Amino acid sequence: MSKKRFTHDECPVARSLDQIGDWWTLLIVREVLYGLHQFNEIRASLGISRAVLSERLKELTQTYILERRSDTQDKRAAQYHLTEKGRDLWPVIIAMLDWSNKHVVGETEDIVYPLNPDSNKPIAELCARDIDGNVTPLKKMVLRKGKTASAHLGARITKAFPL
Amino acid sequence: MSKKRFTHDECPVARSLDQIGDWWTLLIVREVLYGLHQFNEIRASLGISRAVLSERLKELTQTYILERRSDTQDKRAAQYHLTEKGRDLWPVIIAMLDWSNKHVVGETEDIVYPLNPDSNKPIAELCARDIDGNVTPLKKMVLRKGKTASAHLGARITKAFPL
DNA sequence: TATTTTAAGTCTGTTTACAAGACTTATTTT
DNA sequence: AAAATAAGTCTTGTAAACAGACTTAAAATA
Repeated sequence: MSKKRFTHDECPVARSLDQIGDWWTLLIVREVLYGLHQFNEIRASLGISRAVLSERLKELTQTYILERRSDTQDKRAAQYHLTEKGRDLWPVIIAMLDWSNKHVVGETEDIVYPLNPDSNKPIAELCARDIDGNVTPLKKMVLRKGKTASAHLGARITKAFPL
Repeated sequence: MSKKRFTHDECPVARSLDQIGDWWTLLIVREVLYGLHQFNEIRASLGISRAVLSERLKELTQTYILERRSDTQDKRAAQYHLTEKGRDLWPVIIAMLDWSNKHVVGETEDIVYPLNPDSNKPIAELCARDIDGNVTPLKKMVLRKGKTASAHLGARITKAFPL
């Protein structure tokens, strides 16, 4: 039996794990976000095996998170770049980083943390701006069920989650 | 060779993947967040194998994301509950959900989406409130290196990331 | 020009992880 | 007393991950 996949699951979290939930996948995206674009750069930075990196890059390309461009100067080389979908993973990475700094990384360690570039201040709390401009902590968000297209218009709400 | 782990990696994203990056792990946390607390409930809901669920629950308990309580009524049963660390994964799940609804789930599908419970409006954009109260989109956040403890005080900034 | 080096993979053999289902033990229900 | 149930463990087959050798085309070097 093969590994279970969630491609057709109703839950969007499961669906996203289907595309970014594999071991190494999100770290590869992070490396590209950090500015590494070549196979061997990413490989050396992560210490991942060639076969697995090759496979993950294929998957990430197929799901339109990365884009493979042949280098125009060096015809051997390839350049992996993020699509808009890939760049939109930045908030996910920031959310994980924030959680990690609060609960995983030790208090006295030297680490990496997100910073508001305008104010030069670190994050106090993750939140969401709703379509009316109200800002609410992410921790308070609840889930609803409805049509995607109309979700962003606030219509067709049918059922509340978790309760 | 065994699977590579990132327990002592410098990067907090890698460190968090070490605790929540395994296949099934985040979905188990989601199920508990949704209100399922018993082994067989979670198992039936996810369709995960007994052996893997058992192992994941052990790991999640060891990393203090879940807490295992023996049921006081039924002595056979166990109750898995989230710790504060576990509940703090809610923003991570919301961030993935938001990305998934924008880029993975089809436009006309019936899906689950986050809602501001006060205004009853869906999310327009994920952002962060910094320690001075400024609100900035997560997409604009940059990374810095420094001591964790002082990170939240905005001190000891040593190096910028990605550039 | 001939040789070596490099980029980006593929291939191979071994170890580990996952899936399905049988089996176990203690407790609860019938 | 017997059957069912909760929460696992154990077993077996398949799929995936690992390190490292090998491949191919292009680039750099002698």
